[in-house]
Amino acid sequence: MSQHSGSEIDERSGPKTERGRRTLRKLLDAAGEEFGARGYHETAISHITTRAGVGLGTFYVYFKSKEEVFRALVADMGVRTRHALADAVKDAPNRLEAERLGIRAFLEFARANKSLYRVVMEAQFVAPEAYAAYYLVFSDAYRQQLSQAAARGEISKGDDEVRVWALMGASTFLGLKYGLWENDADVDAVSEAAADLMINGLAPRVKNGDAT
Amino acid sequence: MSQHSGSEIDERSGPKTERGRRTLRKLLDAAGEEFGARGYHETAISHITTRAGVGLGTFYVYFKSKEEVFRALVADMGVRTRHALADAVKDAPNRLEAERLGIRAFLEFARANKSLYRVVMEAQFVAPEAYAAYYLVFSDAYRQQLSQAAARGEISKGDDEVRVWALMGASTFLGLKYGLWENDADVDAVSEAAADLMINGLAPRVKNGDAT
Amino acid sequence: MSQHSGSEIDERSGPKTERGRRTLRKLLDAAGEEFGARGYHETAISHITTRAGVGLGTFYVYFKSKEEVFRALVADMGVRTRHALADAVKDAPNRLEAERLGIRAFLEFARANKSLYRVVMEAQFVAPEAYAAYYLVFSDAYRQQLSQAAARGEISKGDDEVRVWALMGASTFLGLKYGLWENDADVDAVSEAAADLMINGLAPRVKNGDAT
Amino acid sequence: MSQHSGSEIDERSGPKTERGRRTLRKLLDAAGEEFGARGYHETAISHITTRAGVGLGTFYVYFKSKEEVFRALVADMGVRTRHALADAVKDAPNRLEAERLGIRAFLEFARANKSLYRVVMEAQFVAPEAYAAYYLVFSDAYRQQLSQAAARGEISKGDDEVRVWALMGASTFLGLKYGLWENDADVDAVSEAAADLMINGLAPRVKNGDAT
DNA sequence: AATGAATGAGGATTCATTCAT
DNA sequence: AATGAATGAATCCTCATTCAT
Repeated sequence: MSQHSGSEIDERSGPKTERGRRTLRKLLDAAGEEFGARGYHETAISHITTRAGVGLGTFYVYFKSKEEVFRALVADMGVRTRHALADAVKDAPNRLEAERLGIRAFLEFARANKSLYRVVMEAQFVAPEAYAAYYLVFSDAYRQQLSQAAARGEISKGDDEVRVWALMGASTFLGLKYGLWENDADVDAVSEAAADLMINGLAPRVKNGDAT
Repeated sequence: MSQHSGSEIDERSGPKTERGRRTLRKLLDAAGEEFGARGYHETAISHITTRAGVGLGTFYVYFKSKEEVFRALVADMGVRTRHALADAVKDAPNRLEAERLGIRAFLEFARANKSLYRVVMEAQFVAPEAYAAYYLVFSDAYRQQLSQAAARGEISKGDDEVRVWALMGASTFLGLKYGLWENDADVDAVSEAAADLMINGLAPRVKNGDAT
Repeated sequence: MSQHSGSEIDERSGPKTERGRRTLRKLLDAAGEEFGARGYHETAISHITTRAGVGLGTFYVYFKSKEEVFRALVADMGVRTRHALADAVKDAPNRLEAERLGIRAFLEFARANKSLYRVVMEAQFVAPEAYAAYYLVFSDAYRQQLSQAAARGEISKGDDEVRVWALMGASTFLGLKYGLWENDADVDAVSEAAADLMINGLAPRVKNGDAT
Repeated sequence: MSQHSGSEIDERSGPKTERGRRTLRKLLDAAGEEFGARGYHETAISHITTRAGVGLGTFYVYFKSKEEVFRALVADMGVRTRHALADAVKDAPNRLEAERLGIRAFLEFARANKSLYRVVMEAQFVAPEAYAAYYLVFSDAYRQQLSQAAARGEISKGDDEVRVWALMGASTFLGLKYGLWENDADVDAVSEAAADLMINGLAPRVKNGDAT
């Protein structure tokens, strides 16, 4: 099953014929799977074309270089991640609830897109700008949300830049551990626990004078 | 300045002469710097030996392969990171304070060991087992600390496995952003803000019935 | 002059274009000549590609490794040697005559295929299984011939396994000496003398009660 | 158990001290075993010194190069083979009997010196002159024997050069097959069968007008 | 649009040999 | 006499990319 429903890669200025569009999609999917499974450096163009079922030369009809597909994949994942999160959060009554929904959606997304998620992680070393872009767009939007929420009193005040990176790091590691590494983790429980930490912190809860 | 004070690499079965030990150290340092600066795949053995000021073949007197040095560096960083954190935290009166000190120490450590920190990050893709080992030892000890602190009532109760990974992720991302990427960040302020998030969470603080 | 008329290398699953087939042939010929002239270990891939007039990388389009060409060459020689001998012997009225024709054909073949003959010899050390295969197929067929001839009374009875190896050894050494080392030997005379030894042995001939 | 009783390597002009002589012997033995087991090209000097239990540099105290040991080994084997054969044959009443004893002694010798026998075989490709020397000395002596025997009427007349190479080839292959490759062969039976072939040839025996 | 062939720069690794101690 | 360290030439092999068809 293709991981690309909703993607936005090169659909404009792309291949003119239907056949061409099909080939492009096959290559993109194959690249995502190969990069995800073997990693960028262990993946040869021939792996991709073989998996896509096309000739070696065909790759260069659609991409200028190996890095280009990789970057395309990362960029695409950025878009899709944002969509997925925005979607998950859009009906949240307040920011805290949005956090709760967000972390859960993120874990599910990571698990549903293992290959591509790994690609994004590796981008840090293969295409740092693409990686930075991925997180910058993300962190900007995220920071705004926090600032507005803080202004509305939905969350405490704080250095939102720092908080955003801390929160993204937490989600990322949980995505890694419970999305990629451990296949049988209970996403519900994990996201609940994580949300609790992010919302309430580690400090003991004071309730009617008792610590819990 | 050598990044290896306190390291534990190959002190067993290693070189028999003083000269040999010196060469080993030079190679190790050079490898850390090159890998840190260029990344594993862009680093050629000749880069390392050139920087170390020894002949190409000399590398293979001390290491069986490129991957071997890399792994040695990661393992070494694991030891040193644990030392650094244990050290920073050892006088903390309670767990919350320990968290505060820990995050700060971690940021400082990351900044003081940029090269090797990057090596560790990349290990995720170059030597996954080494990377896993790095975090597993770490997370095990961390989880214990949290469990005991929770039992003592110093922190709230929760799924410590999840919390540990969330916290490590937060620290890691902050280490990346404020340790590696942004050289002029105010470590004090960042670690304070981060500690506040980790300790108190995002939820608005209730004080005398008012939200802040 | 190509040494490959009648060869059977890689005609299956091989190159798809005519150009490819031509390149393969060039490489195979060049490899035979280089290996024959310098020996396996002194021959670099670049020697082969240079002689073949193609780029270095082209070699690896057609062969997985240096050993692979080598083995291909040995296997090919096995086929061709059998063909040559079978051909030479097919009209012999009886086994003794076949031996006579065989040893002569073998010497001629060795001389006409110096390079590849040397390759086969060296296979003993470079690719023992290929070498063993070469002789095993050979010795099996040969032993059958002897057994049947013995049954028909054309030759004496004896341990055919042993005789086959002794005869192959004799031929091989003669091939070495008079085929490879001494270019001006009289093949006719040599094969006559050899055949005489193989057929009649060293014992003095008894004719009318006189020893000769 | 050392394979070097009766050897003649460098015992003159060699090491002055007893310790030195012992080291030399250890290196020689180790070299023979390693070359025999792995082959010349797969054997590194370090393999030899490790097996000999001495330091790497020590090798070059006793030998100028890798090839030098190899050649020394081959030359030594030449001497020892001749001794062994001369010894086995010295009481033979006539040449035919000598052949019988010779082939048997050769097989036994090959089996008792597998490693070094293999070394000699490989010399063909590693040190052709040494190999040639081995066989030339051998073939010269052998040819003389045959000529004289023929003159005495003990064997038939023939081209002794050719016969010598044929006979050596036969012995060599039998040594290979029954000495090196097949460990459980019955040397008695093999040498009997081989001697019969060499003496009487393949032709059916005529006895009282009957063919056998 | 598709592709198989060709290429050579690049890089890891081996190892015989030298040398200072 | 003994040796551990140092070295770099030599080679195999990979693979992204180009190109002619």
